[in-house]
Amino acid sequence: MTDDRWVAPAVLLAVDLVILTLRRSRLHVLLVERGVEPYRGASALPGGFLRHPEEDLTAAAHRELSEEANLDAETLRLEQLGVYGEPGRDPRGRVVSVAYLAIAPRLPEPTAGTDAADARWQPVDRVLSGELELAFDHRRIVADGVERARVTLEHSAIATAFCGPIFTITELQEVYEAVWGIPLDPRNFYRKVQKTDGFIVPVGSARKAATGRPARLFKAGPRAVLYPPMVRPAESSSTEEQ
Amino acid sequence: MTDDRWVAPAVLLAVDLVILTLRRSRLHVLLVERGVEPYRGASALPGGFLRHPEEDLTAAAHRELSEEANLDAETLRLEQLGVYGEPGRDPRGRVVSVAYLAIAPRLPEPTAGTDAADARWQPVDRVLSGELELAFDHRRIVADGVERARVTLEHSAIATAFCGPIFTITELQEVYEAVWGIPLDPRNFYRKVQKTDGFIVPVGSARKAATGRPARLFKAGPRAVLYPPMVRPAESSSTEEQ
DNA sequence: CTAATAGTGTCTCTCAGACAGTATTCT
DNA sequence: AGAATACTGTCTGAGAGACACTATTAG
Repeated sequence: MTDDRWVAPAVLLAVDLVILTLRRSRLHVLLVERGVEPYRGASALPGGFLRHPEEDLTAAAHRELSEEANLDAETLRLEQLGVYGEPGRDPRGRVVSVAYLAIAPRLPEPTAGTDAADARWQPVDRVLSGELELAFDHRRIVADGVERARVTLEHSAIATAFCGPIFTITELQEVYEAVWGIPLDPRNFYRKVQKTDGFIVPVGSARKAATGRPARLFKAGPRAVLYPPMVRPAESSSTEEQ
Repeated sequence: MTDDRWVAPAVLLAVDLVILTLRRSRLHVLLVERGVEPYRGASALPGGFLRHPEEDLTAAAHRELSEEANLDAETLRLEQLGVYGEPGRDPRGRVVSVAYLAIAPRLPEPTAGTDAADARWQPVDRVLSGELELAFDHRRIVADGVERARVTLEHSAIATAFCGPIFTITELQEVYEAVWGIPLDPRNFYRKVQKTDGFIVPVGSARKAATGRPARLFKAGPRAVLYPPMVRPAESSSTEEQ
């Protein structure tokens, strides 16, 4: 930035949150029902305007998280997803929104917070397919968030954040299958995860299902970045043009 | 976003550009000398405030590109890098800046544009090492831009954008070496690039250096996303904690 | 026993990395 | 010829994917 000879126009700044979790082996996103115009009654991502002129963006994201979804903001790591600032995306005027992505362990049904009329988990499929319509350009933001989560799963140990503090390898596999949307071979997954240094560490053992051999339990290991990465199988993509 | 019961504070929105190119086999970033306070006389990324309240962010980025650096904005693909919005990053008040990344072919020395007192290419090493100090938090933005470029080089055919419209495989290799900051084996690089489907396509032949066998010439292929990706060799990383 | 899930061993194919060797130009 | 750069062939080791096989539980 170099120059402010002239009066620069001010804009309204908002934060939006894409909070993903796993429920019944399907990827879900947290949505609220808008209590005010515009799009009153429609589903939307939790979020809102900056409260004070000096509020930090990340702080605002955490604040909205606890206000709108009653989720313990401290335990969730928020990652900046992008800026959505097209003129006309908000009928109230020029609103530029910074989107954040969070990946959450299995959480209880959120009780509606102070701000939102309602907050609940919805399967991302329903949103991406357009079956469930969202306010503003929030469907696009969800799509970007899911794609980001897919890539992040490859290179970071964030998948363990989808599980509880203790989990089986099969549960971890279900995370990858749900987010990537493809089935994986349990045997190869088992080997791969085990030999990825620092990804998971064993703790004890428990019997799970009514049948079958009990699975060993693990917790997240010390490594945040995975090397080698978990590789997502090639998409059956036709030639992509640039 | 859900609620605007109260007056939301407005902020000033700026765009900053990280424009990378290759000169003499080294990665360079375009910097301008600030003509106004604050940080008058210091080096900074090209960029500036939104001009009208309804200006699109990408449009503003393109505008600044041509105004401040006299670069043909249309030919450069801009990629959103992130938002930098810490309170206090700009002494004039609350300024939130959206950073864009562009990767440019070898370009002529830019003539100073209308806005900037001066614009010139500087090696990124000098910036990242701190030898050359930048205004605001621009050093951080450059660092993020370089890291993004490194990752992007792995998965996309953007490396060809560093070269001219026609190039040799050795020239392409120099791009990877400069951006990644490591040497690569020419023989293996040759094979790898050749068999990555749709990455580059041959055209003719030319003699280059004063000595040696002439190199075949290529142009960018139809593929924008590379599969399999070009893999960057493992860093000699110690254990990273989360 | 069977059914069901957890976990192991092993084969094959591909690919990255190392590097010897060949091709084509210059002086 | 010799030097320099472009390009090819081949070996090796690591890892992904496929899948037969063993282990441990419930009923």
